[in-house]
Amino acid sequence: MIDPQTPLSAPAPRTPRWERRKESRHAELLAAAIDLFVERGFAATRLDEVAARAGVSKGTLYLYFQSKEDLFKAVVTETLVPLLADFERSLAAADTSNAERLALFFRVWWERFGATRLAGIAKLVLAEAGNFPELARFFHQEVIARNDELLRGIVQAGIDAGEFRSVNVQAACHLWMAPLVLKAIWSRSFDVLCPVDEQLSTEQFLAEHVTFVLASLRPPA
Amino acid sequence: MIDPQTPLSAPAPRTPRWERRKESRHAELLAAAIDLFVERGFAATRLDEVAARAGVSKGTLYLYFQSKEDLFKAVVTETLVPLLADFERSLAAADTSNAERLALFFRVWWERFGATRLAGIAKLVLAEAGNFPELARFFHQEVIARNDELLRGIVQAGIDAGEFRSVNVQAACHLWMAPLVLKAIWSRSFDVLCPVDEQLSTEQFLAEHVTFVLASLRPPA
Amino acid sequence: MIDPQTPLSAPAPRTPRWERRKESRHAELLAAAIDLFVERGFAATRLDEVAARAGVSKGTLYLYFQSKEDLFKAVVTETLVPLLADFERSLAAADTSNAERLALFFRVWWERFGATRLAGIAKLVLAEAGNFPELARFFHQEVIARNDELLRGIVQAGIDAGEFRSVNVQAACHLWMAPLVLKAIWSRSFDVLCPVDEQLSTEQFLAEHVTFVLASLRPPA
Amino acid sequence: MIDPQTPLSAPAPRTPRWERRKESRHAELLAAAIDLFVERGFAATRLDEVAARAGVSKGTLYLYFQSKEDLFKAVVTETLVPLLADFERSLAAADTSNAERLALFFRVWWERFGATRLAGIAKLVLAEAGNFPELARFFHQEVIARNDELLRGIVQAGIDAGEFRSVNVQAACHLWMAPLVLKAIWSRSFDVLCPVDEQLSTEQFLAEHVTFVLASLRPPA
DNA sequence: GATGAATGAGTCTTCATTCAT
DNA sequence: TATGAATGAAGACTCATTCAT
Repeated sequence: MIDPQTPLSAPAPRTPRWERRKESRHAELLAAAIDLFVERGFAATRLDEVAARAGVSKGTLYLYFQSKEDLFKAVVTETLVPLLADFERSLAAADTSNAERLALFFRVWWERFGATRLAGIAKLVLAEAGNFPELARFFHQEVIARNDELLRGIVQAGIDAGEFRSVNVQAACHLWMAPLVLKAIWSRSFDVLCPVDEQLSTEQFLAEHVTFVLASLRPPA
Repeated sequence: MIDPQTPLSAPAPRTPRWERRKESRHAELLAAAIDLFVERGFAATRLDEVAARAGVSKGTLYLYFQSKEDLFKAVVTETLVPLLADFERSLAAADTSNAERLALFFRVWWERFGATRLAGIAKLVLAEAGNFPELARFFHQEVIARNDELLRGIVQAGIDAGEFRSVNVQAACHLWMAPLVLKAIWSRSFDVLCPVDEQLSTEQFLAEHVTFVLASLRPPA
Repeated sequence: MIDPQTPLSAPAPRTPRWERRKESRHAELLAAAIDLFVERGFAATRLDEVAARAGVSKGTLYLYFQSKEDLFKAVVTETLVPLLADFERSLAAADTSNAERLALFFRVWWERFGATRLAGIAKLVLAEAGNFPELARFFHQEVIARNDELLRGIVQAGIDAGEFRSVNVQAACHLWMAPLVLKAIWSRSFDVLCPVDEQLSTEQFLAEHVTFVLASLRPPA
Repeated sequence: MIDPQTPLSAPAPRTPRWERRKESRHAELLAAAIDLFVERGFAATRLDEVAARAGVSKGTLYLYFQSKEDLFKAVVTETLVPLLADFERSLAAADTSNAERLALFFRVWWERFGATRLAGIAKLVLAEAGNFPELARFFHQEVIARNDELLRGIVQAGIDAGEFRSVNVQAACHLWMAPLVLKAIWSRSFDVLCPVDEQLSTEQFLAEHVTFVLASLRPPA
C-alpha cells in the first residue's frame, strides 16, 4: 500500500504544497474579510464578496470558517494579537529615558495601529460590542488591557525614577490614549468625506500631543 | 345561565384596539429607534422590534418614516441638533472666567451628551459613516463642527484675555474632546462587560481631565 | 318637535342635499376608479389614489363600496349597461336600409365605445377574466351577447329581405366585431408608444372595414 | 433492541434534497411563469408559486432572474421571438399560389400561436402595456411588426401578380389579423366560463375567415 | 479540497381594510 | 357621514448556509 513514488529517504517537507495552500487560503480569506468588515461593518458585509475578493467560491469559505461570526472573530483575534506582541517587543528594545520612551510609545502606536487598517478593527469592535459581547471581552482583555499596561508601565517607571511628577496613572493613560484612538477611528469615518483637518497634519497632531503629555508630567521645578 | 356580575345597563368598557395619537407617535417611534439602533447598530435593528417597542404595528412605522434609512436619519438629526443648541445657550449664560467656563464646558458636555444615550448615536454614526456618507457629512457639519467651534471659542477667548498661554487651538480642542467622546462610547461598549474601571469613577476622570487641560493652559509664571 | 323652518306645504325635494351628495360621491368614485383601473389594471390600482382623485379620504370609499373587488365590479356593471341600452335605442331609431344600418352600427359603435374609455374596460375584463370569473360571465352576458344579438339582428334582417346574400351569421358577426374591438384595445396599449399607424387614420380604417363587410354580403349579381 | 429490519450493510437510499440542473432550470422556470402570468396577470402571480410549480425554492428563482419584472420580460422575449422566426421559415418554404399561401398563413398562425399558450402572452402584453411601456414597445417591434410584415408581403405579392385585386394593404392586414388575435385571447378569457360558441367550431371559424378574405381579394371578373 | 447551485428563514415594504374620532 | 391613523397579512427580495457534484 505504500506509494513507491514517495521518496522515503528524504523527509517530506513539513508544509507540503496542499497544506501551504491551505494556510495561505486562510490568510487570504482573512485579509479579504478585514477590508470588507472594516469598510462596511459586520452585517453589511456579504460573504459572497469576501469569497470573491479572496478569489475562491463561497462554499470554500466554509471549509475554513464555520460561520460568518466565526470569520469575524478570527479577523479580530488573529490579526491583532501578534501585532500587539510585536509592539511590546519593539518598545522593550528601546533603551532610553522614560520621557523618550513615552514619546516613542505614541509614535510607534500610531505607525503600527493608528495608521493601519487595524484601526478599522477597533472601530468595528466598538460598533459591534453589543452584538458580540464575547468578542468585546476578548478584545478588551487581549488588546486594550495589554496596551494599557504597557503605557502604565512606562509612566509608573518615570514616576518611580523621579523623572515624572506623580499623577493618577490610570486616569492619565486613558486620557492620553483617547486622542490617538479617536483620531484613528475618525480618519476612517470622516476624513474621506470632510477633509477639513488637512491644515492640522497628523505629524503636528502627534507632536502637540506628546508636548502636552510631557508638560503634564514635568515635575515642579 | 345569566352571569349576574354582568351589568346589563353599562356596556363592558372594551379597550380599543388602538388610539389616535399622531403627535406623540413620532417621538415614541424615535425614542424606540434610538435605543435599538444604539444597542445593535443599523443593520441588526429590525423594524418589527422598533414598532413593538413603540407599541405600534409595523405598518404604522411607515406612516411616519419612509424607510429604515429615513428613520435612521431622523434619529440622528432630530435628536442631536436641538440639544446642541441648548448646550450652546447654557454655556453662553454662564458669566465666569474662561478657565471656569472651560471646566463647565467639559462637565456639562458629559452631563448632556456623554452620560446620555446620545453618546450611543455618536458611536452609531462613527460605525455607519461608511454606509451613510451623506449622514456622516451632516453629522460632522451640524454636530461635530459646531461643538468644536464652541470649545475653540472659549480657548481663544482665554488666550486673547491673557488668561491662557498661547497654544495650537485646533489641535488642543481635538486632543481635549477625544477623552470625553471615547469614554462615552467606551462605557456603552465595554463597561457593561468588563467593569474594570470601577475604581476610576467618572467624577475622578473628569476632574483629572480638567486639571490636565487647565495645567496645559497655565501661562508661564 | 317640528322644525318650523321646514315648509310643510311644499313637498321636500326627493333628493335632499345630503342624499344628492351621496349619489354624486358614488359617481365621482366610479369615475375616478375607471380611469385608474383602465390605465393600470386591477392590482396596480391603489385605493388611496382612487380616493384622492375623487377628492375623498380612503375611509369614505368604504362607505360606498364594500371592497376593492366590489368597486371593480361596480365600475364594470354600472358604466356599461346603461350605455349599451342607449346604443340599442339609437340604432333602433334609424329608419334605413339594412346595409346602411350595418354601416351605422359600426360607426356608432366606434363613437360610443371604441373611442371612449369604455374600450379600456373591455381590455380590463379580458385581462382579469381569470381572476374574476363571475365578472367575466356578467360581461359576456350583459355586454358581449347583447351586442352580438344586435349585430346579428341586422345581418339576419338583410338576408331575410334578400338584401344580403346568405352567410353564416354567427361567424360573420365575430369576424366583423373583432377588428373594432381589437383596434379599440390596441390604441390604448400601443398607439401611445408606437404611433406607427398614423398613416392609417381611424376614419380610413372604418371605411375600409365597412367596405369589406358590405362587399362580403353583396348577393351574387 | 436492534431493529432486525434495518440492513446494516446497505445504507438507505436517501433522496437528495435537490439536484444540480442548471441547464433545464431556466426553461422550467420560464414554463412555470408563462402559465401563471397568463392565467392571473403580472401582479396577481406570486413568485412563490412560480418557484413551487417549477419544483424549486423561491431563492432559486433569483439565481436565474433578477426580479419579477425581469422574469416577465424573459417570458415574453424568450418564448415568442424564436417561434416567430420559425413561423416565417415554414411559410417561406411553401411553394404555392398566393391565395393558398394566405390561407396557409392563417391556418398555421392559429396552430402555432392562437391555439397555444402563446396567445395568453399576447393578452398579457396588452393588459400590462401601460405598466411596462418598454416591454410593449419591444413586443410591438419584435412580434407584431414582424408578423404584419409577413402578412403584408403575401398580400402585396398577390396584388403584384394580378392574382388579387388592389386593396389598402395595411388596413386589410389589420382587419384580417384582428379576428384571429381576438379569438385567441377570447377563448382563454371566456370560453372556459361561457362555452356559448361551441356550435361554431374553430374549424368553421377559420374556414369562414379565409373565405371572406379571399372573397374580398378576388379581382373583378 | 473546491465548487456553486440550491435552500429557506428572515426582513423590508406595501396596501386593502378597519375603526376611533 | 367623513376622516385618516392604525392595522396586519402578504409578498418581493436577500443572503448565510448546505450539499450534490
